[in-house]
Amino acid sequence: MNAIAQFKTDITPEGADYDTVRRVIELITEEYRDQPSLEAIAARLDQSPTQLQKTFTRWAGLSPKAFLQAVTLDHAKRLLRQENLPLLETSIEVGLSGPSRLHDLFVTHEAMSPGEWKAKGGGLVIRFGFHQSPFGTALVMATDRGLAGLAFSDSGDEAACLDDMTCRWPNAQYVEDTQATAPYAERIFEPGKWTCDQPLRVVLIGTDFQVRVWESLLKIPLGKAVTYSDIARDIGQPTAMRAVGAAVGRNPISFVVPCHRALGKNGDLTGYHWGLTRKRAMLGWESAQA
DNA sequence: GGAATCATGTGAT
DNA sequence: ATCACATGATTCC
Repeated sequence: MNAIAQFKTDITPEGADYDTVRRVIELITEEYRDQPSLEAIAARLDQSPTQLQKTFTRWAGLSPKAFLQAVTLDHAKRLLRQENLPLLETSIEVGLSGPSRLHDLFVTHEAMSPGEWKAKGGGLVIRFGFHQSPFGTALVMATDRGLAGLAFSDSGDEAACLDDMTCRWPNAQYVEDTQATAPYAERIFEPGKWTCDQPLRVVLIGTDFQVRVWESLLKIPLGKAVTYSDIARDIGQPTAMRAVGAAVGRNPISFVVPCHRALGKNGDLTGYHWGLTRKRAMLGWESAQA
């Protein structure tokens, strides 16, 4: 359980930014009806408005006000309505069998063989490292075949976060190697590097059903969203929306596999393994990239 | 409207 | 077998 619980926390030199942003988003979420002003927010956090403005903009690339707008419920609903789900049919033609180019990150993915999955990661060497990201400290995990895991934690939570991930493949061997994972982290959170000349390689480690769900998620384009039942329909089991929810929740490579783009039927933001606030943050951040 | 309730598929125990 | 789920639709107040 905590074979690795005693790792050092010196990997996060300046991780306070997301904590600030997180509190801002929480506050906005609770009171977005009132459209709180920048001054009001800053006062609540004991910060000067200008300082807060600066931090926020550097983080998200857009002002707190614009972000407030993006985070509002209406925005999520608009994402759903925008295009009346042509994404199912169109994306299937891209060809899902074998490694395929999907998603805005130009991910090529391959699933593990059933045998490898059964071994629960046995005989697999997984390197991991912590890096700063727009959404707090990111835990990046990779095998020699590609990116295998991506998780998030608030500062101080890193041990639990690592624990959460290692439990998924209990028999794998884990090596801390920040040098090896750094290129992945850099690539993922820098939209300018989302090009097709050097696709991001990911390894989907999960059951057959889970992999199908994750592949379906990969087809959701940037700035769009689908419901859980859309996904269920897409994988040919229209009544399995609940099972889909469970599978989405176990997606090991959050953000790269855009699980944050799965919404409730009516546009509500429903649960997220790493926290609803982070889900909101990701949707807002993406709307700023477009 | 909102709470309670059921139908529902997978995976873990 | 049984239970917990990042759901969704229906049925009651």
